[in-house]
Amino acid sequence: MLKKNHPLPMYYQIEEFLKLEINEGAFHPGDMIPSERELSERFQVSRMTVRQAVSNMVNDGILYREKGRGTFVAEKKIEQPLKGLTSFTEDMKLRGMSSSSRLLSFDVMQAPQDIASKLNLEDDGDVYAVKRIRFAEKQAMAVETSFLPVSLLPDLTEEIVHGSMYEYLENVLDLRISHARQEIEARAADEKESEDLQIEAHSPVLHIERCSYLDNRVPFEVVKSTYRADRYKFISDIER
Amino acid sequence: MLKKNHPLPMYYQIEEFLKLEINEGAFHPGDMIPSERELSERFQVSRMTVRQAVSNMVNDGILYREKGRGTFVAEKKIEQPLKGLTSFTEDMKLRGMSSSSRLLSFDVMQAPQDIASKLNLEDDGDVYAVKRIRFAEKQAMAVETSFLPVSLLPDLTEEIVHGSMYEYLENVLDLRISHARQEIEARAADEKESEDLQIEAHSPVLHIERCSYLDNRVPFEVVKSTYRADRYKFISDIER
DNA sequence: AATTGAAACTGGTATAGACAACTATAAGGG
DNA sequence: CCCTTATAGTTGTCTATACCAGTTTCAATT
Repeated sequence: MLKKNHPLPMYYQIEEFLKLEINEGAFHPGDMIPSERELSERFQVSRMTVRQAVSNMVNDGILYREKGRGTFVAEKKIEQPLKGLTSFTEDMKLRGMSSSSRLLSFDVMQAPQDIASKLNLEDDGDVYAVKRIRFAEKQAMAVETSFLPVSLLPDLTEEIVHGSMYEYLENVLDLRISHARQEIEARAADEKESEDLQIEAHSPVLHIERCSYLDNRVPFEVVKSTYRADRYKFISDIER
Repeated sequence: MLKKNHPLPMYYQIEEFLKLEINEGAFHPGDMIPSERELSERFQVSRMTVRQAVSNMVNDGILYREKGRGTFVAEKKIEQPLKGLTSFTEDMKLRGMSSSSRLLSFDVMQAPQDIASKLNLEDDGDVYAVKRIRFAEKQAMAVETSFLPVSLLPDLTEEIVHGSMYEYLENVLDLRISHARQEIEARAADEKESEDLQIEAHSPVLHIERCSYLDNRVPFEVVKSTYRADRYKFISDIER
């Protein structure tokens, strides 16, 4: 069953074996799995090795331990709608709405102070500034401006921006977004926003500023979005 | 320095020692910390014990290992305000602000329709309704109403609510919150809210509704909060 | 001067055992 | 019947050691 010596670490094989058993329904959430001593005997490995396998699974949230009682299968994790959320398009898709957008402007400019500091740019750092209106079910939902450093994306074009920029990022440039930070606040719409969104002046709007980072922690994009408060609700799931 | 025998586990003391050194600037992000063998000699513990300490810190994202090279201090994590965020008090603490609150009302009532459905209550389900004004740096920041099912907390009192309810939950009732969902929207303040928060009528406010769940997926609490938009910004970190 | 190669490091995996702390259960005593 | 007490089972902590698999360094060789 489990192979000693070379191929993969024993603790890894034990992990895979246990995951398989759980997925096959041998254990249900809340069930106790065999004790560490029992497993170590069954697999003919030392208890510390079993512990390494179990510890990894505990860290992954698959199992949990209770001192003196045993080790148990955790409840299935709920999916996080936010996970991987990067674009308006994906957001609307998750909500079951059609989406489209209209490009208002596409410029290269010297980065404004706040943007430059968030993107870790020097004074001479140029950025693309892409301004769009976002529609959901053909109704204006948000107005959004993205700032991207020219140094990271020397060949960005309007066409790429109009298509799926994140696919371009991943597949062509092999860049991956690892995390992001969002700041969300309520505001009264200014004149420009109320015009773009066709809402009354000074209506409340939801303003979201997101800064996305690549795997190597390099900041990659700052997006400032303003959503109609009457049509949009931000949803966030928290684990733990 | 480190105490053998009883008090706290050795690996825990080693963790604390290393964290302290990092915070004191003995190591900067990217620096290599002493090798496991060196640490085990310095602390007079076995290498496996050092490994447990280091592994925990790696799992926490404080350190990272490179086989054959060493163990290094990770870039400062952007703190995740959301992780484990359950209460206004914790939120303000993370922001470095003092917080206090004034209890406006503490009632037991039949759950309103929307609350009952979110808490999975039958028609006859009673809930506590706890209404508070939340202050940060002595200034009104938010008005907040919590709804908790009486069935889960038969002995809730004003005192408990005024103290740390989450400690009571964890330590006395042994209940733990595993996840929550928040819905965030912008609104214009209604009269009651603008009075409580001492802001102009119809000023924009950030409205947050959070539903928290226990480990066993039982919904435990619905909180409706209204924050002053001029003082409060919601911050959210996304992984992956 | 450039290349090779051995040695001395690093973390990664694994063993076989020991005792502590905690929990559940069953046996015995009031 | 309830309460205490032993006992066996669990995870938690820790030791001392061994070998494997990468990386770096530096001296010897070419």
